Amino acid sequence: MPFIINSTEINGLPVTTMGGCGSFSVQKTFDCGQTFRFYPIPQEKIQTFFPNSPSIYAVSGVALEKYVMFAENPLSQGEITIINASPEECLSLWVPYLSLDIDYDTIDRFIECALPTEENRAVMKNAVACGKGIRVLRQDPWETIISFIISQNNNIPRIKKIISALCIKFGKETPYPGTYAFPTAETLCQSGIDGLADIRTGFRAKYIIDAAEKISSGEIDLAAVRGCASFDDALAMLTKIRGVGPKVGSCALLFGFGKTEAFPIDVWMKKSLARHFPDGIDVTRFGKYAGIAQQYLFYYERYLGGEFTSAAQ
DNA sequence: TGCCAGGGCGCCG
DNA sequence: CGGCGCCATGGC
Repeated sequence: MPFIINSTEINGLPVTTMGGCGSFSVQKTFDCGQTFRFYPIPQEKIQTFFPNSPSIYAVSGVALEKYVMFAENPLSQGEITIINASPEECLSLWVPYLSLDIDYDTIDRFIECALPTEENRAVMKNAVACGKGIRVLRQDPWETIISFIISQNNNIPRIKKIISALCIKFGKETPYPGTYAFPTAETLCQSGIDGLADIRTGFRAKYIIDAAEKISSGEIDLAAVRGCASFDDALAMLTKIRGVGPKVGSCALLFGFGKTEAFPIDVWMKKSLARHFPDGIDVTRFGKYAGIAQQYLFYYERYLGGEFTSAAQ
């Protein structure tokens, strides 16, 4: 379990460093397509916080209605620095958000030996090694539903651009000026489909409004979805929303509802499964960790496909 | 220019 | 049920 190493103040912001984060990787966790609201911080800006540490990688963004930066130094494994967070907020908010309260080493070993053949296990061992440090975030359920509706038949840079525009236009400004929380269902409901026109969501606009209506009216109860013991029943509740099918629903359940048994299959995963498991794969063998195995395979496929050779957006 | 992007819907056999 | 064209938009 993570523990506080120290806390201070830099550039007028609270800065807290935590140890005991295991293999956690900021870079991989925020570049594996599960959240669209974080961006790498330019090196010049990082230098204003850490003038004597040239190798630090950091991202910034808004989650839980707070603007925050996560920084890691590759030379200090298991240690991260969170900017604009007190020690109390780190332990009560960001440790759960980052899933740092979960023992991933044990999960990884399980994933590596869950499949029936030696060839299958070799694939998973490589995928786990490649994606080591990824954590499945515990994001806001409503935000993941809208985010993955927007993601359909779309690419990651444009998804990020659309969600950013959505938050700037409709989200409440956080205490950190110029940054915005994800808009509420009620706000989007009120804006109507016309209000979304300049966000350029295209054919997805009607899906967003339908989700906002069904959720703000209580027709779909997100707490009930979360509390639902059956994964299939939870998915059935979400797919009542227009534009939410098996893939979008699975992503929301995995990234926003803590349903780690979800195994979303998109175009990357289809390529991955065809490449590594031509004879098929029984994902139920991963049990409640199927979603984490999926994240490793997804990241591995993008790695093999050369997605990471150019600088991240 | 045409193709593709963390898909889903409607329609068709 | 499985396959297929379509849906908006922008980057390459």
